[in-house]
Amino acid sequence: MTLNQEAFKKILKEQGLKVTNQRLLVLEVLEKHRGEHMTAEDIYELVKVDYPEIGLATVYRTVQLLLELQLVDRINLDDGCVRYEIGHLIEGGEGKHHHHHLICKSCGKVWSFEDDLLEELESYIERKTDFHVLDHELKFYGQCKECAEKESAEKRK
Amino acid sequence: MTLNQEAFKKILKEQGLKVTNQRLLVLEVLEKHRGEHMTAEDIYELVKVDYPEIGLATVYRTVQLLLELQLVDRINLDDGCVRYEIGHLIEGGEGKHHHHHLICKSCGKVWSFEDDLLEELESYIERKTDFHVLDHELKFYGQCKECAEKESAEKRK
DNA sequence: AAGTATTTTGAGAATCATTTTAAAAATCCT
DNA sequence: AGGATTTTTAAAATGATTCTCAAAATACTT
Repeated sequence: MTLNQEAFKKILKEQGLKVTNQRLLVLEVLEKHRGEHMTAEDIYELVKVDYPEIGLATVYRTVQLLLELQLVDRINLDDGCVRYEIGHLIEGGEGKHHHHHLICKSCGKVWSFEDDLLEELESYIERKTDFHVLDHELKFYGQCKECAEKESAEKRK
Repeated sequence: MTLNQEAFKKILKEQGLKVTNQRLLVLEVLEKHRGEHMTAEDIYELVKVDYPEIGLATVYRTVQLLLELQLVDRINLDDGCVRYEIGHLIEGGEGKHHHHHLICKSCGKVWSFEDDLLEELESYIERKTDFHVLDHELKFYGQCKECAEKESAEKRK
């Protein structure tokens, strides 16, 4: 945790940005909730516990900043608000680590699927089109085990 | 065009829904702009040409209905508004026809890539996880030919 | 440590896509 | 055509996100 915090401070300084409590706390909350998909409001509520004077606008600004610094990923689950999660790269090390999202149509829960496996499709697209692919976002919609079981229990009645 | 309109009327009747000018016109506009990615506002402006009394709320409702009837696809380009395009299935025939989107990070234009090629990844996910995949959405972000050329011309200066 | 330029913040207002409301109009069944 | 039901319109409401601007914090300089 502290390691990352020091790294973050360094990054901020390198960019000529100021180190503030708000920025440190937003990153900390995101780190503590690694793997979750948090709205600005979610983050706001959690930061407020330790630092009640923070404003929601600051959370929006910070999360935007973290996105530009590529420390967080943004996902849109089409439920009306954008979500953020701490980047997978911050811990691991070297290159960008992609993952996909599995979204349950019944309960709305979200899982990550760590294998990427799109390199082949990307290079196929580069061969077939004039488009240079830099990044991708893949969402799978379906049904989780729990909901599938609930549904079949429902039917058996 | 008329063929589809008759089919659409039939679908509406089957669902106990009423056939209205507004519904027919929204579908017609989407059909005439096949392959484009239109916002509710875009559709509204085009329907208004022939039918100025239409309200924006009706366009939102109709597009929602068309989505439920699986006659249109929804895409979110993360530019603040949801977009719709006429479904690829309505013309072709049988099964659901997937396609991906190529989004230029420089100019924002969007292209469709018709090959799907995700069956393998889907079945891999089904094997590896407890999640039953029903659908997916894949967006590629990158740079189109035009923007790549502009950029290298820029650099040459 | 104080002074100062610059950035950041908080609170509230503003924005903008989308949804809701309620009364009026259109559809469709007989 | 008559009447039950659905749909529409226009305007108001909503809700996430962004903007504004004065006040506070940060970081650099001496």
